[in-house]
Amino acid sequence: MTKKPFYITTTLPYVNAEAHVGHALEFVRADVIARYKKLLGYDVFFNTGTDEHGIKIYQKAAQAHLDPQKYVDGISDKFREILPLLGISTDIKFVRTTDPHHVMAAQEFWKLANKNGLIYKKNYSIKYCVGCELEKTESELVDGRCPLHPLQEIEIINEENYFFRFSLYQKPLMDLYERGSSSDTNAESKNSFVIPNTRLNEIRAFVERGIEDFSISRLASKMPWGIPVPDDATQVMYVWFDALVNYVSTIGWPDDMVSFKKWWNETGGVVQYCGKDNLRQQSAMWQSMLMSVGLTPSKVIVINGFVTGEGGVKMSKSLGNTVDPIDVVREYGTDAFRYFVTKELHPFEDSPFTMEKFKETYNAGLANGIGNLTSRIMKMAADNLEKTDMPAPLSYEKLDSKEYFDAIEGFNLQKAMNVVWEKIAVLDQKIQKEKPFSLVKTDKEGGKKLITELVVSLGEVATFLLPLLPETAEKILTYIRENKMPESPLFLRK
RNA sequence: CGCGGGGUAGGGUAAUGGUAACCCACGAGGCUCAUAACCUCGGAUAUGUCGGUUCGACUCCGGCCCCCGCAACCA
Repeated sequence: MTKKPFYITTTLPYVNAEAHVGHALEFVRADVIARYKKLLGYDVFFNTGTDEHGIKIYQKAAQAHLDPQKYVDGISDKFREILPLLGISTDIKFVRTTDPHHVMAAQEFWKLANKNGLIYKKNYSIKYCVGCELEKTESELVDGRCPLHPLQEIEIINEENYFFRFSLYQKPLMDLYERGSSSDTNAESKNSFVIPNTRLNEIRAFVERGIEDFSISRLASKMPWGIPVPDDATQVMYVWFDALVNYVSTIGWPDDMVSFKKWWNETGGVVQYCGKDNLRQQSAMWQSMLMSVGLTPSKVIVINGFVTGEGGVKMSKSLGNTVDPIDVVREYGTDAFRYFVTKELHPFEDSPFTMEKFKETYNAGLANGIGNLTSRIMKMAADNLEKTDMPAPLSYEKLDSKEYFDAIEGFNLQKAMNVVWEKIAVLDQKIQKEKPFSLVKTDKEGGKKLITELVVSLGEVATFLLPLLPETAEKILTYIRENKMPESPLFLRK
């Protein structure tokens, strides 16, 4: 029997800076879904990588007196190294937009869109501030002037760029948002095209208002760090056009169509995680690009909120309220980070991440919650049961909780975590009420039966946690299998 | 009148017309299997504000105040 395929990807982080907690959050959440699908028997393609072209990187490399390729090699490696620290599945695919195969794919994508008449060249007037020596967008200007150099006139520079006929896609995009997900009829695709719904409304309103063609190239003489435009050495691709193509290049498009069809068509499309700042690019621009080369749209776009500092203020180095995910993992462990990201941060909205809050919930949920529960149950088991009495673990798909499965299918990992912690609370109550530790003294058999029930329930909790806190889940299942109490606490109180 | 989201105990959230709930923090008891853990009970001056609809409004409608995004070629 062949397994059903499933394809999920994170957004490729742009490597103009090192990994921050927002990236880590997205890796973890996508990983939970990837593991979940694997546990249900799917054949999973899980993609991430790094987005490495564009002006910002070109400038950053110049500042560091590095060749751009050297510079991106360094940062890309750092992103790759953070993945195991976060407990990300080791079979994840890591694509780089400087990979030769990706470069080729982006160029083929361009050629095809061009052949289909969706690309044209036109004069593009750039607003340029001589003071800053930079292009400015309309929204950056105040009263038509650069706020940093209000005495200088903004210059208008004309430059020939290639444009993509985004404007042709208003109707098709509206249809896509209306009918929800792509053509497949799986139960899971009852989700709307963009999750959560408020983001779907937002993008729908944006497209409905009217959309304009956007430029997809830059003059190579000004900014050479990009993929060359086919048959025009004077231009390189605008970084968005190149980067978005990774979602198809990573699964083999255009040269390995067997692989591509499996992961793109048989799956009903890709599940894409991204931050709310990517809503427009992923749920509108990218979808129109796909249509332009005759490919079916993505399956669903899941939008994360931002991680903020205390009180919802933006994290920034100057405010000193940033959190380095690597530091957190070093101090508290991988699953502690995964716990916080999935259970304490809001699944779709902005959410504050402070170390105070982290420690508080670590102690409450992990040390006092699952950690303590494991110790108390396994102590009773180790003292009163034989290894041969230990119950066999439940298989994941046999777990019984519609609420839990519905929550994960809807990408609401917080809700799924709450279901599990509810079960933990019930077990603590049960121990208190039925006192198996006293019962074994008066009624050995009755006590053993009760303890066995508790072990079964603990095993169930661990199984529920397999996609969410894989390391912890495996540890607990091992203790059960070997009928041992943890030699040291699962989560030490901090 | 640019568009959108939001304002609920100290903090974080839930509740789409019917007793305002949950987690953390806080207080008092209890238990002894467990990591000063766990269980029970409890207290909170909690629905931004003013008005409307309704038997009944966090929920629906309108005004006002405040916060946060977006306003396309920065990713």
